[in-house]
Amino acid sequence: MTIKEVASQLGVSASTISRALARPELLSTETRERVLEAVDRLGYQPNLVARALRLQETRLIYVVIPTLSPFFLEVFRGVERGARETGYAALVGHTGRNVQREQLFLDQVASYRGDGVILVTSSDPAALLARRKRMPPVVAALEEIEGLAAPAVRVDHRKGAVDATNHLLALGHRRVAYIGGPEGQVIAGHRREGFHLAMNQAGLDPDGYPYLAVDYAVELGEQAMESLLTLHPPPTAVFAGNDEIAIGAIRAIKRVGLQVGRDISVIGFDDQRLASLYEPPLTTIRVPTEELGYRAILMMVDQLQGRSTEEDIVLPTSLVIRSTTGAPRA
Amino acid sequence: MTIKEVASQLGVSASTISRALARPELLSTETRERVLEAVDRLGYQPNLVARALRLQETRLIYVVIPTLSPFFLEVFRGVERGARETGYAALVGHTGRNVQREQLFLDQVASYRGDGVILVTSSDPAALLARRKRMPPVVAALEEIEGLAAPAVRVDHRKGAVDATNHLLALGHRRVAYIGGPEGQVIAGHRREGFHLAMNQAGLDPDGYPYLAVDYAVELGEQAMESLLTLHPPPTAVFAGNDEIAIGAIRAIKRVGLQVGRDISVIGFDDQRLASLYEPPLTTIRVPTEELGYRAILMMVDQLQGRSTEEDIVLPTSLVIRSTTGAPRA
DNA sequence: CGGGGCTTTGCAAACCTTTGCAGACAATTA
DNA sequence: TAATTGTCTGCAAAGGTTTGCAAAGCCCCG
Repeated sequence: MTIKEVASQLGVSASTISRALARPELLSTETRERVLEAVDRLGYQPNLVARALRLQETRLIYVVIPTLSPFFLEVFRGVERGARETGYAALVGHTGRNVQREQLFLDQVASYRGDGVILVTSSDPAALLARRKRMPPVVAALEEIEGLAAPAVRVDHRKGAVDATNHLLALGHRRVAYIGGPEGQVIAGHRREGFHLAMNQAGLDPDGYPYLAVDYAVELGEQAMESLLTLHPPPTAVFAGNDEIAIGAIRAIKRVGLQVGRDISVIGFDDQRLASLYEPPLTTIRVPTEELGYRAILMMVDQLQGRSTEEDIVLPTSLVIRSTTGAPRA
Repeated sequence: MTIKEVASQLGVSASTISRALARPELLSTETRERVLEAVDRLGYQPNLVARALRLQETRLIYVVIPTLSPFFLEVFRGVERGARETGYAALVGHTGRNVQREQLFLDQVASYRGDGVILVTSSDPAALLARRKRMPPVVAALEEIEGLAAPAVRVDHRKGAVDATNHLLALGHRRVAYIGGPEGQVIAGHRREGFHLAMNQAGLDPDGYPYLAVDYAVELGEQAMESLLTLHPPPTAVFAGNDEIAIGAIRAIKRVGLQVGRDISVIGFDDQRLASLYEPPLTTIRVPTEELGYRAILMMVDQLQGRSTEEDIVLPTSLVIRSTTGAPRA
């Protein structure tokens, strides 16, 4: 059922049908009603592909995330909500931190399949985008993208890490270790900087324990913690680069018979759902993931519709104290 | 950079460019090489919207899920992998179990924006699809859709539930309660049937404890378990409709000072990531979620490309014994 | 040397909308 | 009554691609 078929059924032109749906005030009351009735009766649905071709906009936004994890899912949830509210659809793609896969998505957008891209971190985005021929509008979510003039909706990872570290220090800890996210990742870097900053400020050596950079996975956090436990003296507190690593660390600690929150404190980052569910519930730094995604898509739409979006948006993190941190044993 | 621009740069027709990319063997070696070189040099990327309009296929598959939970995320991950392998893209939409939202997605596909729909459960799909004008190809994942002649890639929930119940019975439990998924949901229904079947077969009354139908959420499982614990005598084992409910039940049990796996056994369903991570690790029925999604998209593509897909695919579930089930106390 | 067949390329239509422009007609004003 | 203004509708082009058909050119064979 195309617009022409509806038109010929009614003995009017296709233009009239189009206008009845897009700008009904242009039609006489009588025609408008006849058309709308027929559209309804025949179940006509405009072909979105044809419309996209004509209007040169697909109303589709690509969201590129590194992995399909619950964490990024939260961000996507926000994007999806905002997209729905503004009449867009969101297409999520995960790259598995693989540059080629990332390239693939950008290609698709470059092929006019999407109106814009929301990049939620990226392996090497600046390089990628620079060599794109047709540069689609980009918004960065979660963290700014180095070397790229794209507006960002982000969080101050450095400050969050300072807060986390200070929380441990305020409890009286002096032997604090840091298990960080993957080497080379921007976010992981910032969080580590925050840790350094706070430790230095307290007059402590941030490199008192080896810096272990592991990917965001429970198993890897567990391994890292195991190796820290072999040191003498072991740390009394550990700051983990995210909640999954923290959970891993807790598992390792439990396994050797120590009690988390009493013998060793652990603090995470992100406040994933897992954090509050776990036993014991995890002390962590909350990142407003859903909100991040929501703001990012709104910023994207603003940009697409010609409203200015100069400024980055920085959302606050907050310390959520649960049960895995406490004063060091006397 | 359109195909015409490339063509005029080279002094050939647009057809030649198109053929160089789609059916290179039709061109003379010389022309082919000239064209491909120019395409590369100019960075020409075919406009996918125009192609979709011409070919009447978008190479986009909609995946409709009830909620953006880690569980459905697993299914989607499989879909995404299969889509990538076959040259499709997958667009995920969650309905929040809201019929209107579901309608919205189907409308979009009906508007030729997607080539097909993978429905991962649905509120009232048969009714919805019946009144759709243009019925797109549909594949059901996870569970068949009642009243709809769509092929399904699914799991035998009934049998899985029988296995779970039998595991508890084999351990010696006689006072077994069931906390189920939301009322009216097909999958929850089948799982409950399995529980009934196994209990009856063992000569036990499946309705010895009230049937509590709660949504798949930790908090609700917790509440349900609380109410079971007030009964005299309380159950010695609980079969939960999914892992989240099971985790909730465990929390309630822990809270009253009982030990899970010794005082009361709990078994879940799905084997979500949470299940193995939790303390204690959860005994559950594993559902091959990722595989489910993968097979579903392959079936979809088969259907779109005219290969026959008559038969449902049924994947096996398996019992994963961890630490939350054990023999009842003497 | 003429005709048939093959290879290679171009023309033009089709996919379905939207929208600028202009025409038709009615109503108003001089 | 003629001219002007305004309202409503249709025509046709444009958006970028693919592909059936036909034409052009070439080679080969009789």
